[in-house]
Amino acid sequence: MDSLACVTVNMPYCCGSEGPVTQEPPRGRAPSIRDVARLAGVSHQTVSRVLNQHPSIRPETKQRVLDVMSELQYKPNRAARALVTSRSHTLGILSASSTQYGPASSIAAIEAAAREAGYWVTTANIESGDAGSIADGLAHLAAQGIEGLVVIAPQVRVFDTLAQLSIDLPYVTLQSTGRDPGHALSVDQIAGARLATRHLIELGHRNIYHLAGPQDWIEAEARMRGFLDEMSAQDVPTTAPILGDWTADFGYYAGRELLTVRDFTAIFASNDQMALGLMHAVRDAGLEIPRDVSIIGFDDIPEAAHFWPPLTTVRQDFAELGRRCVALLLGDLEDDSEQQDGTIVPELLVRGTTGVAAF
Amino acid sequence: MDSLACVTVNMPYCCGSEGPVTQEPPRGRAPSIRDVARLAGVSHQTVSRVLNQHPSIRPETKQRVLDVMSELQYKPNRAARALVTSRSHTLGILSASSTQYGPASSIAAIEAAAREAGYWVTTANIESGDAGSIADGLAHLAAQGIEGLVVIAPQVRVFDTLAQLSIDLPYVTLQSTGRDPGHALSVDQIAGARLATRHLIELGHRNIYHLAGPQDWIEAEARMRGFLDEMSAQDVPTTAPILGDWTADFGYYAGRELLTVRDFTAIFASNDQMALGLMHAVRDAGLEIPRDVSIIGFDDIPEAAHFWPPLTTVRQDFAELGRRCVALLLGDLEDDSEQQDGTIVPELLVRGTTGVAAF
DNA sequence: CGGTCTGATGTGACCGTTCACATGGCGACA
DNA sequence: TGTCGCCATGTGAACGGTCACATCAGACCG
Repeated sequence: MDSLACVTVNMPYCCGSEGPVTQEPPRGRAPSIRDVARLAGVSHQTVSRVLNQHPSIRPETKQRVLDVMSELQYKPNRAARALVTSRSHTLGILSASSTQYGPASSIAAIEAAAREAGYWVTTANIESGDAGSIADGLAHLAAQGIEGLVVIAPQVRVFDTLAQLSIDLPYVTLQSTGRDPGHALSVDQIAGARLATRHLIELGHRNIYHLAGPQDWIEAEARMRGFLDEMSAQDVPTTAPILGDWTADFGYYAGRELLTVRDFTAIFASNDQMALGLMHAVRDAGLEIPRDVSIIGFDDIPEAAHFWPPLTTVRQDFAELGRRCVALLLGDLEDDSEQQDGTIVPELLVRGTTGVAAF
Repeated sequence: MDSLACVTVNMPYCCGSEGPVTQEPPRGRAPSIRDVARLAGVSHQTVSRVLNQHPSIRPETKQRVLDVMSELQYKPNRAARALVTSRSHTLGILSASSTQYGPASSIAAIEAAAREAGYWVTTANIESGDAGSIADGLAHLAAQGIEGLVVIAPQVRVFDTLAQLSIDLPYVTLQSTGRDPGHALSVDQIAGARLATRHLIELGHRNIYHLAGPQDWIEAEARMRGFLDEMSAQDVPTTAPILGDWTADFGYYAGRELLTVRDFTAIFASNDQMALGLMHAVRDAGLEIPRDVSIIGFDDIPEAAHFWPPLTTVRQDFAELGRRCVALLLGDLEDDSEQQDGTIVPELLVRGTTGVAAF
């Protein structure tokens, strides 16, 4: 197991005819459907039929073909198939913040679901949400010939850019706002946010801030709406949410800012990272969590349970989300069936960062 | 900006000829090189030459072709090109733990670098490191026709599986052990681990544990080696490292286990997540960090600075790593130039979890 | 027992590129 | 002034699949 850091055992071009090789395999290229056909004594079309599980093939013929295939290590050529069918069987993901737990989990789940369904996935990560880099990413994906697009990014802008580039694509986002009932998939972000907010209110908090995500992310907007809805449903006066950028760093600086006034007893952060930053700021100010300030996050990243104190948060099932997302897209693409919908219900996890209001 | 959760503005097949459309665009399919050629009054081959920046084309001809292209919104068909050149311009990433910060960052960086170079990237995420799922992922990537493979996973097993499936591919891993000087790219993981270890020793610690990663990950092995090297270089007696799985949960349980005996004053964890779990366990035991126990991590995930106390760790530049990785692979693929090598030096970040040995 | 249907297979074209080679024009050089 | 070579361009054949259609047995039916 030494030094296998870079192995480069190239195959094509080289080859050469050494040893008592039978003449069958053509020189440089991989075996094709016709090579298989020749060896199996059938026509190339019959081989194709085997490949596509055509019903009318005699079992023995089929077997013979299959045997030759495995003997030759035949692998169908994706490009050739894509060329004639004009289907790439590839989905694209446009993702921002893909290093964060949420997006990363979704990507993994999407990839898994797509693979299951026989699709490939290519990603384009954009660092900033600016129009230029969105356009770049989108153009890259479009050039690849994707059949559908999943967006994990500031969706409003992506949508605009899509239109601007006049790219027409089946398009799905991970989140919905809850409207658009027929079509949209939904972790009910709003419900999750209401859960979090209600929890704080039930603990007696009245002065609650919301540290939101960037507003062109649909989930950020939905969580904010959930917060506002619950606050007004419970007749608690609200202050304007603070718009963050999902990072712990931002949470930290926002927290410092907020603490100069300290007119609150609880904060609901729109994701766990920002919550962590807030916790840091609170401690820096010499305050104790949850005695002086309660904090609640959103997502339940795997680290959240190990924060100090362990973070109260709302669990979201990213994996399920990714799966449904692909199902939706594929249902659209192949329209073989109605996708069952139904909402993924997020779950409140009460841990150590929320407590009864100081007063 | 309502309900854009799922927009499905399909294009092909439909079309239809309404309005005063000129007859040029063929019905269902996208414009091809020949459509462009016809409109520009040249042969298809000339269009192809424009596409491939062939030198011998009269500027005016070229311009004419380009004009027609943009007028028709011509996009080259990747499948057709791939078919004839037998180059997919696609790289594959086989990744485990892709929801964690390190792998996720590397993937993003690889994608960016590949895109820069005109390559696409497809990923296959494996959940468990078992042979079956590795084989699945690999087969999937192979069927896609990737030209090169990047592995962010238990590399030993991947390598075996690769051989077993008799897949021959240019192959690069993110880490090297430092041997194999000509070819390998290296964050010097060993140096980083030595840095961390030395830091603890200099603080007076003598009883130091190492919580390592899974040993079939090269980086885990390298960090462990660095730890052992430094310990023996400084004549500090060592205990056998504990083999973990990269997760905070594991760190927590390992910590609890360790603390039943408590024959140490410091722990070097092979990544930040495990360090976080350890911190949790230490606090659970009623001990204080760093007064009673010093902890150091590895990676510098963005949250590390906001842990309590902020985590001392070793920063690793995943992005640079990803870039170099692609450069290496592409250098191999296109062999246009010698890649400059040189080592990425990791950096020690002393924050709040390490202190002078209790004694 | 002829006709029709269906099952199993073959034939040839076609998808949109690039490649190898051919062609014609024009300047340079002997 | 013939010819050599290069430049700009064109022609036709791949590439490896799938699709539409043709073919040829038998089975079934009246």
